[in-house]
Amino acid sequence: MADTITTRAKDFPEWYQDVIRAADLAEPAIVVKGAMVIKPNGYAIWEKIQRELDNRFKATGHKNAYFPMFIPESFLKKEAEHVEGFSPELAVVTIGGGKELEERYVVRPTSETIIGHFFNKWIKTHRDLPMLINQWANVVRWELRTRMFLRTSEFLWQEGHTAHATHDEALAEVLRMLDVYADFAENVMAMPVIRGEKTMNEKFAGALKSYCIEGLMQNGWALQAGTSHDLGQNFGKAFDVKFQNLAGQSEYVWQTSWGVSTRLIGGLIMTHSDDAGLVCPPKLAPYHVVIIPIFKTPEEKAATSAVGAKLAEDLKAKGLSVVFDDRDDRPGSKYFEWERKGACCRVEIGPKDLEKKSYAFKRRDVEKKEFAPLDGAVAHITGQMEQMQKDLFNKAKAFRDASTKQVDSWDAFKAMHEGPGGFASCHWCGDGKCEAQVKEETKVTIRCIPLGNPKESGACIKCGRPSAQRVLFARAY
RNA sequence: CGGGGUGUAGCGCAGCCUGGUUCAGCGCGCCACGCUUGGGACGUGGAGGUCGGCGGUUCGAAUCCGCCCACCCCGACCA
Repeated sequence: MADTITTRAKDFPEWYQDVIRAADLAEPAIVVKGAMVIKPNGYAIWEKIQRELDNRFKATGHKNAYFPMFIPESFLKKEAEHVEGFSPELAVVTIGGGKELEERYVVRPTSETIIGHFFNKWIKTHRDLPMLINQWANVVRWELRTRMFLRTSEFLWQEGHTAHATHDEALAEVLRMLDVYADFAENVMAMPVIRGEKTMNEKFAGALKSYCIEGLMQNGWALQAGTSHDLGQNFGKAFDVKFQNLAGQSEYVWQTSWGVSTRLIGGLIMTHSDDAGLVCPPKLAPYHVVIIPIFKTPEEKAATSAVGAKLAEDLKAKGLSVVFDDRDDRPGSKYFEWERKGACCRVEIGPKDLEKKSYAFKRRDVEKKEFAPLDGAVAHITGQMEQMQKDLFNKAKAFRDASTKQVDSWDAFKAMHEGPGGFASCHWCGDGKCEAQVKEETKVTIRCIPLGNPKESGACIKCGRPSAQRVLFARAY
């Protein structure tokens, strides 16, 4: 068959590529190395992600703004750790209008520095705080190795940037936005995530601390789905962002930044999809309902189409995305096509249904096809969409939970990651060298120290030294 | 950037070792018409390719040689 999809069991990365192609979500740009084209079906998902998140950002008091894509190279150099972290992956503009530039521009890999520059201008007193800004933008990081949605040289994201009068307040913001991400991931993407703190090795270059949400993909690898950073006063000092406090003294602001990207779409695919193609939770699906009339004669076509088109209108009125597919093709062929593309459910209306006043209903994530009365179809279908949203989350969570294991011996640790993968909850002494050694030997990294982690004494999985808590290890994208 | 793999029609591939009348082919998809339509129908006709690119060897290159490019996998780096 054309559009064949490799099975997950045979070759997971190949399957991932196949699903993207079969669902027509995106393709590698090729003419621009490491870049991708997000096609309409894929971009529709991104637009829904944007809408959902943007509503949540607005609800938490943030306002959107836009800063230049070109950043003076000197800005990057103002924060030592930041420049060190990003310099290998920068794209730099040296010529403009045919002339060598006086100062080179970097194409933004992230906007902490240029926003720091403007915060310096905008913030004068404690009355200007908190400053709560979000930007929807593209960023460029010159990656050596790319995978569609998960890592491309250019990608789309949002980056929140805030400034506060106290560290406590900034930290509260960091955790509040982490919660927004977690809520979005679980309730909209139906992707269960662990909230946690990054180790010093894994944190954002320039941050005091980084927090993250981590999901687990079907191949047992973790995916960092969102990050929220406590920047402390690092950028405040680098860009001299000061405010006058109540006592009349000048203080550096405390800043945060947080972001999610089009990588989420990769996470969505690897969380829910199956060997037949894309599976998408209703809250993000480009297509909710596909209605297919079944007929033999022109009279039957007219009759089933009339009922189908009417149902389509009724469902659209409920805010669902509906396709009425009366193309001249075999029904079975249509079924497979819409399954590949991740339509949440399918409705068939045939001559027998007209007699029985029924319709056939098939949910993308459920094996069995059922027949239901046409009366109340709208309520039934909208109800099923809500149920599907919950079922996908529960299924993913069951997988995640079953793939999360407490591991207390190095042999078991190695065996787990040579085998099925998953989250290994292990004791860790807290030494970054130990962490690096584990990574070198097994490619497994510490994904996070879960928030609210219970204290428990034990021995480090690698070196055996005393440990106060377990952390989550996994192979990661 | 190192190691491995792959580039031939939209997708999946054969042909390459042993250069030339099986060398521009196959399956699926696509277009037209007919017939069909409750899980990938069928028939007839048709469109579609600088064989990844450049250079070389040769009377002759998809095929041999060199260089380059892109994509995929594994590493280093990372949302």
